[in-house]
Amino acid sequence: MLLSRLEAKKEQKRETLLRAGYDLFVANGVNDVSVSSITRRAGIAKGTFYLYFEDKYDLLNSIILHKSSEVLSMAIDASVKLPKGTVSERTLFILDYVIEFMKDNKDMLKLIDKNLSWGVFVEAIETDDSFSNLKKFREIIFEDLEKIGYSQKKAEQVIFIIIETLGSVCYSSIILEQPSPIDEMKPVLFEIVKKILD
Amino acid sequence: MLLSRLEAKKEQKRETLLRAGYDLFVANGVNDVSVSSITRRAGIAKGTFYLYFEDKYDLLNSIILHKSSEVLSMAIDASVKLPKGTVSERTLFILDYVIEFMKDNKDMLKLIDKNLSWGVFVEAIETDDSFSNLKKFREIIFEDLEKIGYSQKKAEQVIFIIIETLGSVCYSSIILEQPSPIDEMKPVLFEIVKKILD
Amino acid sequence: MLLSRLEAKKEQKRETLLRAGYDLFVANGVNDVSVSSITRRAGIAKGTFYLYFEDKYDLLNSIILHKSSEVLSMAIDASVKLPKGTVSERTLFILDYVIEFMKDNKDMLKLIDKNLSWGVFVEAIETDDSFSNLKKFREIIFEDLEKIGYSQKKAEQVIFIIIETLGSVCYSSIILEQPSPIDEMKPVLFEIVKKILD
Amino acid sequence: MLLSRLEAKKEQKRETLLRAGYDLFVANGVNDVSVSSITRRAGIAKGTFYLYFEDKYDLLNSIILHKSSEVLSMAIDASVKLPKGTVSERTLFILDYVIEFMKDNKDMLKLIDKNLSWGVFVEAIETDDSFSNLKKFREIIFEDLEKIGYSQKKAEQVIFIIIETLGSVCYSSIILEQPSPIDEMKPVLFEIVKKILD
DNA sequence: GATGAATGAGTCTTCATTCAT
DNA sequence: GATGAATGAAGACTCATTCAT
Repeated sequence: MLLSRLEAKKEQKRETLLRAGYDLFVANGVNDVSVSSITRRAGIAKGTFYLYFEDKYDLLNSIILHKSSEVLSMAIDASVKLPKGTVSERTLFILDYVIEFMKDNKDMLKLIDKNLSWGVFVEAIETDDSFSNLKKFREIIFEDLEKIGYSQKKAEQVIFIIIETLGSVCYSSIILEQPSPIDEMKPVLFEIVKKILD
Repeated sequence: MLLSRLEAKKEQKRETLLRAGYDLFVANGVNDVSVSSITRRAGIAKGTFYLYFEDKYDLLNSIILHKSSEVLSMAIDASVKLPKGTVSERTLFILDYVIEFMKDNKDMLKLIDKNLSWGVFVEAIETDDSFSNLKKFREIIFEDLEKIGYSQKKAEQVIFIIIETLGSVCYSSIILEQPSPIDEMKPVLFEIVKKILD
Repeated sequence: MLLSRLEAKKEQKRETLLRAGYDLFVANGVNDVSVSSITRRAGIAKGTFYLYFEDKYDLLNSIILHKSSEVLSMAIDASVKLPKGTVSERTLFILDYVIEFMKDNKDMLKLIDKNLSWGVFVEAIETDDSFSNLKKFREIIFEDLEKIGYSQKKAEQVIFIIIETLGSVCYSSIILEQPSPIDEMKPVLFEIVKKILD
Repeated sequence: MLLSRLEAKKEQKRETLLRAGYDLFVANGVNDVSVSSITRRAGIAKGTFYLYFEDKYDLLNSIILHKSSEVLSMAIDASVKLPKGTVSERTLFILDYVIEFMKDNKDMLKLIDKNLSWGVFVEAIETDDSFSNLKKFREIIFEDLEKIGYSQKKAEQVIFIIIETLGSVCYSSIILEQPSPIDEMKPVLFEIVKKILD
């Protein structure tokens, strides 16, 4: 669909705000960022902010949605390029990808907090066309899980739990180093996931 | 340890603030609660607040620590009264207890959010004498896990992951009903935990 | 005078704005209505507003002028259909008409506040052709008052005072129920007016 | 009742705000005065304003109440010093006093607008002890009116109407010079009031 | 230790108005 | 003439924190 020049400009302004918001939230923490500071950084008038977002938290949610589905999406993309393997292998690959990414992006992880979630991903698939290619992945993994006897519903529930667990473990062990640093937690987590999926 | 009358009075004032804070946080959300409103509700002068807590978030942390370890502690207490069973059985009993409790206390769950964590519990054990009786539980479950071949460290890591997962699932499915209502998620979660522990 | 199609369209847009403004002023109070909300309701672009009115208060004045002279005009129209009577009778009829109307239109009364005024009416006669038929009434009542010895100027002054008093009493007793509800005030007001005119 | 030093200071601060608000409202009009400007003028911190008044309009109401009952009160005080006369004479004296005062204080009149009202006066009597001496006047005038056959209730209603009319006429003729300047309106108004009361 | 009045920085939010399309 | 995105000045209001009592 073609956007008129005006619509393109609006979309671009929205992006600018998302980017400015992300930078500031990551640098200073959500509570210490004001709408003023965001628009100042974005080089946009304060009032304009409210044409695009309801308030700071509306922007924050958009950012979290965007960033966390982006990470998952990268991981999935990478996994698709792999030679065929078992569900378990593919899943572990994705977890590993996300963990390694988060180790390098602690600030983003702090922002996403424990909001990394399969639910977010599903929502992204449904609302944002740019993730449309990933619908396919979801279908593939469902097929695989069905082969080992999961109904589609149950497949979604199990995947959901695994991703939530991934998020929790990343946050605790990477940010808080609790109960152990991530490199010690990874094998434990992997072993658990293998047990779940095999 | 006996407290002097003065110390008792101070402790009581602290409790009043914790209770007032909890009620307000639960009712209005953390961001919409001010120190003023807390002291107003507690019937205490505004300045007095700062004699007991650094700021709103200091109070909030105390509350979350207190409430979430309370829930876990109740669950564990109840499990101890059971006839002996496998680790897996005992663990599932605890998860079930927490889930049922949270179903009846959604407001508290919203506040604890995803901060239900084994880490919190460990911290509570170490700082608060009133949980001293629960140290024992920790030791018991470690013993049990060691019998099935876990080192103490790994035992702690696995328990940690299970409790984090419990917290995440409770929050998503009870509050957001995602990906399914809690009663549909419970069997799936239980099956997973059984696989992990058996 | 015939309007070109363009002029008719403009007049219609003006009417739309007047109506939207009236609805909103009445519903939310003048201070809580913005030009934005008015144009939104009118289904007209924000910038367009300024092609028709200087600002919110310009619109408000037009509305008050319009509405309050409309009420007076209806009352006078009705009085003209009466069989001939004394000035006093005719005047009381008009007051009664206005009072009964205001009882049924409290919201409008709140907006007009105490701006019901003979002066507004005179202004309307002079600026708005649609009230031209009412010029006649003014002349009739002047004639009547001249018969009982009032100069034209004094006639206008007395009528002015009576209408102002009517407005004040309506507002106080209908909206505030002060000092008494309107149905108790009406006979007192009528007695006073009779004394003035007889 | 003695006020503690603190309470005296608070009362004094309230007065300062009333005075600053009055000056600014009178000079710039209500809509063009901000809470900021009021506190700046009062030499008081912005937040302090909100310890004394809910908002700008709360302050405005206090001011109107205060000023308009002050004027009436001065007029009544002056009338009490007169040699005895008829109700009618005494009332005309009061009207005259108020009119002359308003001629010299157009700015205050603009602020009071049409809110000069017997109702305000009654409220002032009931809430503010400093007007307690004026209760007496109310009783005297009631007695006088009862002598000429008015029930107390009706007396209050008639007085109410007269004062409202006084306010309306003052505003229209002094501020707007409508329908005639005040000096031409005064005799007409007086004649009307005489008719009402005799 | 307790109080609560005072502070004033800082935030959100609205809104009239402009102007390029 | 009509539009509505953008502006940014301006205002309302909050609130953590202090400090004299």
